[in-house]
Amino acid sequence: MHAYRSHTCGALRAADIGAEVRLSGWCHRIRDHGGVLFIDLRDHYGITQVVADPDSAAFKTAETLRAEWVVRVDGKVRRRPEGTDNPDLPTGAVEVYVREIEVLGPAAELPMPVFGDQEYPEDIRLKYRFLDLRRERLHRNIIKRGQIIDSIRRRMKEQGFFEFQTPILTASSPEGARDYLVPSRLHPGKFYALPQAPQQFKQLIMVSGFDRYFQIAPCFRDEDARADRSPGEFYQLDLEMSFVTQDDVFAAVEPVIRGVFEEFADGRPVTAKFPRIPYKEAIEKYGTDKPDLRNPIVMADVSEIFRGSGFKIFARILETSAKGAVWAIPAPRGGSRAFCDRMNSWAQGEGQPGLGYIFFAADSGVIVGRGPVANNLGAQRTEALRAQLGLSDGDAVFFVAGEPQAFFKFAGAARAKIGEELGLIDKDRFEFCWIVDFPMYEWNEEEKKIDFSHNPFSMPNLPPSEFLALDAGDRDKILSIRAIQYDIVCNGVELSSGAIRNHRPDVMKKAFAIAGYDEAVLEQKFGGMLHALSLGAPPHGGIAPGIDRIVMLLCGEENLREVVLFPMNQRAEDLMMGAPAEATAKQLRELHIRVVPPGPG
RNA sequence: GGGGGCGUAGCUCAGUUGGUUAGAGCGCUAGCCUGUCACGCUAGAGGUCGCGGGUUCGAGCCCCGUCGCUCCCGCCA
Repeated sequence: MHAYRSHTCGALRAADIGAEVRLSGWCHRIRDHGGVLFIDLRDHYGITQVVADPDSAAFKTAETLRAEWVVRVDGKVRRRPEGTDNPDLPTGAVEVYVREIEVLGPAAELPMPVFGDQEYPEDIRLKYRFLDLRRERLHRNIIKRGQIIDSIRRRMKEQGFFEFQTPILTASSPEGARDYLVPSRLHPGKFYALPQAPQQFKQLIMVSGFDRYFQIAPCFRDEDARADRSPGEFYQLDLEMSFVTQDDVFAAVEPVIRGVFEEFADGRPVTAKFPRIPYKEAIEKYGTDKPDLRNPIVMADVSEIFRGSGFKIFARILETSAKGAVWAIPAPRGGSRAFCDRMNSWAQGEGQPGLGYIFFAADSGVIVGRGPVANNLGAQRTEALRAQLGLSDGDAVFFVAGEPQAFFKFAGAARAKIGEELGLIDKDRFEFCWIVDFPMYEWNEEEKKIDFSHNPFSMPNLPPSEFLALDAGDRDKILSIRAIQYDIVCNGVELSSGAIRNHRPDVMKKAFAIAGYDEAVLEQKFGGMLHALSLGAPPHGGIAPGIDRIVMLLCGEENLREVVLFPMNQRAEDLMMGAPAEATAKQLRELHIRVVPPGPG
């Protein structure tokens, strides 16, 4: 017989009754009835009930066992007595009557119980991650993560993608996030950087003629964490394709993402065909470029109803500001003064002056608007508003006014809050969309100049000849240029962003010139890339969905830590391994590094 | 860098208006219990109320500072 086990703790069934077996695992739960003693023995595969009584040679040992001790037990499989089956366990028809117990790994008193689903503080969970990972929820999440990654790999390969490994020790890239630096021993004063993403490598792979690249790629960014943004490191499904348009990328990626979600959604519906929403439309309808489409609320511009109206606050905004607008946020079934006032208080808590509203109620068969806004607006305009928004008895509508540039974020937050409060969001579905047509540039009011809006290396959506002919004075035209850039958004979570890359050095130089970058600067910062593009670069593009976020959504988790095996805390510390840690004097000498601690103040 | 929340037993939490010796559940220790599966029952151990200072006759509670954790903003092409 094997030294540790003949079966796993999830294996035994009625068919095994009578067999002599050997199991190893953790003492999940022990119930000592004096004369009879039960041990729920747990391993990766499941739980099996082990029984001892005073007739058993192992009884004395069994009485000394404690929670989470690792033991080997030998015994005989037998049917549980009539009426004591446990239908909640796959092994619940049988139990192992123990003959011998060997303690393989005793456990001291636990800082955090494994049994049950009690919540525990993050620092304790992280310091004792190996205990937390024994618990069902995390254990299941981590397994699911692996299965999801397997599925992604298989689907990518089926589409003709090939997996590459790109360097981890590489050069710092001046764009984007803060880099993690690694000092060089051989080159005093010089540093490697960990890649923020394999962006340049994957483009070079296309220039190298490989056509379809993918990688489950580690990415490193020294930026502050969020619940949906791991500190330090995370994984992307990084992919790139040659000779493609935006449609080709969508056609390649969408089935992979949809397929993976359908496979792991446990029956929850997944968007059949991802709608494409232009950036501008997303801002206007949802107040964000990562809309949660499970929320049915669609905002609308109702400026014309308020222009010149008796509701002076809004009328004045429209009068004095050319860009001024009033947006409406419909709130189906939100038509009570209590709810509207609550939202108004919430808005004030968010630092807003308030959240104007009208709520509609039936009065002798006629639906009328109520509240201060309605009173000042007048019955006719209120009715026009109600008709435009399709609202009815028991509904409400909220308003934000000013310059959209300034208020759209708050409007989006209000839309989300209202949807949440009114229970309009069906949590048990996955609503996807593509966000497309991102603006290439934006106006920097503070510095009075044109800036890149998102990714400077995306291809502008303009024929090259037309783009190259642009004059710096064509400000309005320049600001209207859209980049061939796109995001996948699911349930309000930005899953990935990608682009058709700018593969033409002349167009890239022009693009940077428009944003005020001297060609020498471009040469200095991105000379290598520019050079490669000048020696025969195919048109190419790609995208990089975040693996951790995909897993988080599919596991129904709100925090990435719940789907990462050994995560760091918010301050980018690994409490279990004790990272980051000071280096020894010898290490620092070899690296030509002297530590200068931050001074007081 | 900024803002909010939290910090009481190993863990989860309660703790009234500032008032006697700071409580409960889980866990731990000991005892009882032959069919439980969150087993049950009895007893016990376990506390610098994050830390420092202040107000007060008296502080877990009020005030100031500080530290830790967390969520958010900045940041993240």
